[in-house]
Formats: sequence, C-alpha cells, structure tokens
Amino acid sequence: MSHSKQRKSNNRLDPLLDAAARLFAAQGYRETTIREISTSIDMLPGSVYYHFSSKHELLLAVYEEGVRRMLERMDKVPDPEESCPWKRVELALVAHLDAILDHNDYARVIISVRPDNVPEVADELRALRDKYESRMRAQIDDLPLPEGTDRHLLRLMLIGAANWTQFWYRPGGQTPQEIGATMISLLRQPLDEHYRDKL
Amino acid sequence: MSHSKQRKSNNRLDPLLDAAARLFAAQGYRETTIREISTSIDMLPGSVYYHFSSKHELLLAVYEEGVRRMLERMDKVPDPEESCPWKRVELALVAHLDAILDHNDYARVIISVRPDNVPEVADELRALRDKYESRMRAQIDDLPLPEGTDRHLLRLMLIGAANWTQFWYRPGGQTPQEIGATMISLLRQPLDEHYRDKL
DNA sequence: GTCTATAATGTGATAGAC
DNA sequence: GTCTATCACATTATAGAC
Repeated sequence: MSHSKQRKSNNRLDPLLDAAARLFAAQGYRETTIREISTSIDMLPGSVYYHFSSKHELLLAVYEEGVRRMLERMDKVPDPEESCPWKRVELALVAHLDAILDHNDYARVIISVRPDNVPEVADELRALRDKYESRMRAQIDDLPLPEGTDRHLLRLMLIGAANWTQFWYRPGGQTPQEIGATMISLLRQPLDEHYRDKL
Repeated sequence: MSHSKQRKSNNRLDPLLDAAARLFAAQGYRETTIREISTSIDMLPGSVYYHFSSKHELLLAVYEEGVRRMLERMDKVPDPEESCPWKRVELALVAHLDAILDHNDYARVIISVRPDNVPEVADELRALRDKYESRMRAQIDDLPLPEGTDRHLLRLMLIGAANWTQFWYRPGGQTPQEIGATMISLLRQPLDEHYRDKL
C-alpha cells in the first residue's frame, strides 16, 4: 500500500521522495539543494527532473504524501460512541504529536515549511494543510465545554502548542503519549487553586 | 535612546536594519536577498558591506536588536509584590504577544528564523533566544500550582501556543491583550465540567 | 559612507547520449 | 530511468573610485 499509483519497481521515486522529505525537514526548503537531495541517494542532479519538473513540484509531492500519512494515522484513532470526548481529543493530539515527533520527516515538512515561502505552489500547500487541520478541528468541537468557552482559541492554542514541540522535543525525554496526556490534563483541571474554592 | 552606541547621524544603518528586519520577518532569511534589502531603502548592494561583513552578520544584528526590544518591553510589566502571580504571567504573555504581533518585525525575526538554518551564527542566535526565554520562565515558575503540575511542559505549552499565533493572527480580530487573557483563563479554569463535581 | 563594476560561487534547470 | 555535460542565472561578496 505504498503511495504510488502505478508502481514501476525499477525506479527510485520513493527513495527520492524520502530523501527530499528528510532534508527539507532537517534544513528547510530553501536551504536544501537539488544536488544534496539527489546525491544523498547516489543519484545525479539531472535525473531528478525525470520525476519532477521543478524543485517546488518535488516539495508539493512530499507535502501530499505527508498529509496522506497524517490523515491515515488520524483515522486509526478509535472513535467508539462510548468513549469520553476528552479521551478522543487526547488520542487525536497524540496522533498529531506522533506524526511530528516520531522521526516522521514528511509530517515535519508540513509543519515547518511555510506555504508563503514557496509562492509557486503556496495555494496548493495551504489547501493541503487545511485538509488536515479540519480533521483535528472536528474532534475539538465535539468537546462539552463550559458556557462561553472560546473554542476557536482553544483549538489554535492546542495545535500551536503541539506544533511548537518540534523545536524543543528530544528523544529520550517524555514520549509523545506523555506530552499529549499532560497537555490535555493541564487544560481539563483547574491550575488556579483558588478556583477550587469557588466551585 | 536609539540602539546605536555612537550614532553618526549621516549614515543609514538604522534604515538598513529596519529593512532587513522587515524582509526577514515577511519572507524568511534565505528567501531575502541583499539586493532586496538594500534597494528597498535606495541603497546599492555593495554598500551594505560597509556596515556588515556578511549577510549573516546583518541577521545577527537584527536578532540582537530584537532581543533588546523584547526585553525592554518585558521590563515594563509591572511587578508589584501585591499583584496576583497569574496576573503577572498574563501581562508577560501579553507583552510577548504584543512583541510578535504588533507589527514588530524584529521580534518576528527571532521567532521565525531558526538558528539551525543559519549555521554560521547558530550559536549566537541560540544564546540570544535563551536570554529572552529565561526571562519568561521566571514569571511562570513563580506561579502557585497544584502539587505535581508539570511546570516545564506548562511553560513550553504556553510559549509554543504564543509563538504559533504569528501564523494565524490577523489584525482586526482579537487583540493581543484578549488572546493572552483568554489563553490564561483557559488554563486557570477547569475545562472539564466533571472536574467541578469532584472538587 | 556610498557607488561602480565585477569576481567567485552556487543553483535550478535543460539537451541529448545511453 | 539515469547519466553526462553544461547553460543561464542569481547571489554573496570584493576592490577601488569618489
């Protein structure tokens, strides 16, 4: 179940995409050259243009594959009617964190390469981001929240906090599971102890 | 009270720094050329090198000025012994959001240009970021929090959510003040209504 | 302090052989 | 499908006049 529609086994499209994702995620789009990508898989720069007509088309292909994988991951979140809505949001958040943090170059490209910085395909990149983010929005909007809670900002806050983890996360510390669970609990419980008296 | 130590009034160092900050913030470091920066203030590319020996030295100067301004802003946060620690954190957060969102190109450069992407001065940029972030840490560490609260993750969560605002904030919607106040209240109060029964 | 002119390099991309 | 060879261009940076 690889990404390619009609696989021709004797080409190196997949390694090429992987290499591009890895370098775009680690260095950024503009900081990565066609030469670096191709030679990292022992391919010559000119050969890249058999697969993609330009560098930004290559980025777009990485983006598409990344969104496909993230949605696939998100779809695995169990959604039993019985389970607590907060638990579902936690599982969705953990899926998101996993996608970003678990050595997933494709996901990190989506989070770290800003559409604005690649004008030639900015619209397509934005559409792909939206496609994914609307999936997360649905989960959060289902939460039963106190009257007057700003759901919009809650969502942006949670997604922002999650996306920012890529800049400080280091393997060996807390796992994505632990980080997600703690973030949710920081929101569910009252952090202000005075609040407890008022209830 | 401008930034420069010994001002020589008849040069264009300040406009040059402003132009660099504006373009770096809007387009990114690699996406911005010396030509764009210089010609946007009617200066020729070669003249930039009278002021800075390289493009990354120019970035470093923008970073330094940005941190100086953000710390200056943070220092204006009133810190009366009497006031509630939560209120102080809120004011610090609002100062941070203001710096990012209020047309402040210098601050946005610090948030959006990643040290890793400019290897020549990566260490210096990281040190400048740390200098600023440690100031915010102190405010959050002073909060009285329930036993066992993960203060470390709370801080990263709040800073991450704040830093991410630059990617969705649009003038005309909620003000930085409102965003900061709402974020804090989402943390202080219990979002899970079941929590209220347990207290 | 700024300009003119240009060097030195790196980069995306192409044409055609195999 | 990949390689060889190379073009065309943009970019950082320098040298020296003014």
